[in-house]
Amino acid sequence: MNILDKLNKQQLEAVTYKNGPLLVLAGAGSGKTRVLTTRIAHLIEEGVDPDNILAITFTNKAAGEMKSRIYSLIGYFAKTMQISTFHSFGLRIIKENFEYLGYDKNFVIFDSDDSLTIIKKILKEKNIDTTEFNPRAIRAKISSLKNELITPEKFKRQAFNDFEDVVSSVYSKYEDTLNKNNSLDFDDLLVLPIKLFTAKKDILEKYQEKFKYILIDEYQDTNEAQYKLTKLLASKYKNICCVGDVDQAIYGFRGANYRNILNFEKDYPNTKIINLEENYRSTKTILKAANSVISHNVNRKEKNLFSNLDIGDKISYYRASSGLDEVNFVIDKIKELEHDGVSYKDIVILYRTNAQSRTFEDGLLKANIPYKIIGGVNFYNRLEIKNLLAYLRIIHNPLDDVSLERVINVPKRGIGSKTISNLAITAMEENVSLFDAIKSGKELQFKNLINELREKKDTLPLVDFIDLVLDKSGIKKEYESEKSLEADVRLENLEEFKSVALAFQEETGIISLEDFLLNISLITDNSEVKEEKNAVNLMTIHAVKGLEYDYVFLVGMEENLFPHTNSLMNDEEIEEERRLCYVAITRCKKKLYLTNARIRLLYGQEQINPVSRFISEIDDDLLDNVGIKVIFNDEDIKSEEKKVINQEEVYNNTEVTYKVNDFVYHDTFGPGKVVSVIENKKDPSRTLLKIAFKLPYGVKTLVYSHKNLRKV
DNA sequence: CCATAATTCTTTTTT
DNA sequence: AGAATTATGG
Repeated sequence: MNILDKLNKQQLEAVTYKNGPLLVLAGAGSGKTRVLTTRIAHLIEEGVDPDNILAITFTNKAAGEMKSRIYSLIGYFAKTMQISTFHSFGLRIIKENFEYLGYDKNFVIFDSDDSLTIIKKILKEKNIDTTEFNPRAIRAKISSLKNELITPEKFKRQAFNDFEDVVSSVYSKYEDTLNKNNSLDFDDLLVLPIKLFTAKKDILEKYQEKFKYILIDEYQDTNEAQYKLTKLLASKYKNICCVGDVDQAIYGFRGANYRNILNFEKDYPNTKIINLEENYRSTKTILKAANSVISHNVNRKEKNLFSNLDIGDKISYYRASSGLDEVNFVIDKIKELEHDGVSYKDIVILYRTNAQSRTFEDGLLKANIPYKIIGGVNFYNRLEIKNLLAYLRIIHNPLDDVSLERVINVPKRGIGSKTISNLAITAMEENVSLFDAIKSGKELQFKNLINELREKKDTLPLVDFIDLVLDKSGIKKEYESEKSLEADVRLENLEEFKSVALAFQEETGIISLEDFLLNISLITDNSEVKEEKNAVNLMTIHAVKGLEYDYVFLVGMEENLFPHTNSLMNDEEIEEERRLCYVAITRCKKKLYLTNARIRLLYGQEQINPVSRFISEIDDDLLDNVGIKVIFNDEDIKSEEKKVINQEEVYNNTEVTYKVNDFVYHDTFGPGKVVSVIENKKDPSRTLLKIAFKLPYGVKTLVYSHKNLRKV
């Protein structure tokens, strides 16, 4: 069977348009990944060497997905191809050219926690008050400067308030520190290749020759550095295919500029533009809801995304009385779905902030439902893992002061802050690393330990070496002797880390510490290492980008949470939140559930938030308000009554004498309670009420003026 | 130097 | 509420 058979007209065109700049504007669910993968397969069939193709995706997950799909199309060739994120691509360039960039080959990559540590230290040295100048804010600013390719020297000239002055001075010291430590941060993975390509034309040319065909996914989310890198590489052959959707631009906070996609034609004259507008993923109902939400954005181009699938189920909307109630609702529905034969892995719970995952995790755990959290508090961020990694790093890179300081007293060896500051003074005076400054005392024992381990690092397979480090350092013994539940968990995590190392070793055949360390710094969660298991997925909306699920629970649909408080002041940011909502809705194939809570515990305080504006932006007739459960008996009515205190939803149409939660009596159905009021603006006498009656009647929709109906 | 108590942040989204 | 940082006393 031909690989082109399954494509529609536009997809086919995008796949077969071989040379020159190509922009594919791909609406949600329009088969974007299929186009990219088939295009790559087709290029290879046409005789393009797989080594000449570069494909960039946004996440490791997406890269893996693409690889396996290409593999299923063309087999073997997929293995050698460069399909990666911008960051791992950048790392590859750096690895191949570290000597031109002034790094020693043992360089390591610092994560954002390490960056923060460095920044805090610099602030202390400079006697800058951290309550006035928040280290995190400084880190964020430095990161965005790097991504805008603004150097410390340049920023020094343009800083124009106190905060920026502080940032400016910290920034240059921060860069020096990274250099001294023979280390890079995440942003360097983009910045350094650009530096290299700009300074060394011959090296750039080499890569231009190598990557004659370039494909970039999620182009609307590229920032200045990524944009520049792309442009440098593509400028010679201009065989560049970018795919994106302005309505799905959700990384503005990270400096992404969706205008990159709008400016594509200007950057590359004679661009071919192809629109993909048929959605193959979602039911008509879901797509309608998504379209109606996104249409509220002012700053946007009208687009006609359509679906030929069924209308499907209505969207369930549940307004819970509390955060716990919300969790229980979701869990009940998951149980129902499972009972109906749905597998857990086809279900996802999406939230705006990572902090929301906890209550759902607790609930799922209690309900004995398997789940996995994608992203969030990262496996590699756990204390024991960070300490082990710091050991590995200092063994690998003697210049890494940050890691040394982290573990020189782990486990406790009686080396305190006084010793370390003395060491720092010596290091400064002699202009050497902390490691080299060690000459005596207990710290010398530590130095000897590291030296001893360093000698062995290339003589043992990775996993055995890690075992040796755990053993000799005393980390293992410490946890073992503690005999607490917490210590046991930590030991388990260390075992898990070893299995990650083993998997890496088996998959790549690589056993060197160096490659392992570099690789691991780009992995942001370990779920991709773990085997596929049938479990409910939990993640933020940002993390779900590019994925799809049959059943989607979008929770916490409240003002202040989603849209998030911090975005309310600014129209641009509200629009980004709305695009985020659009992304969330369009992940869903079959049935969407929206939930929120009247009262929720947030930051240790009870908070009452209004319903998210995004709910009201969805046509009412697409929503099935399952807000109030059918009332079975008088007990239930009383408990509902309690719930209703704090109820703020009053339909203030004076023509209508009923509002939600009014108790009513119907001559045939008996006592009931108003669940929702469906106003008819043109003809108020046709206003409808949804009323929950006792079983066996259930929820009925009635005209409010019906003679059999009265208020109690 | 270190264990514990007290106090002060922190909360958007991520490679 | 929980984590992280700082103060206190042994």
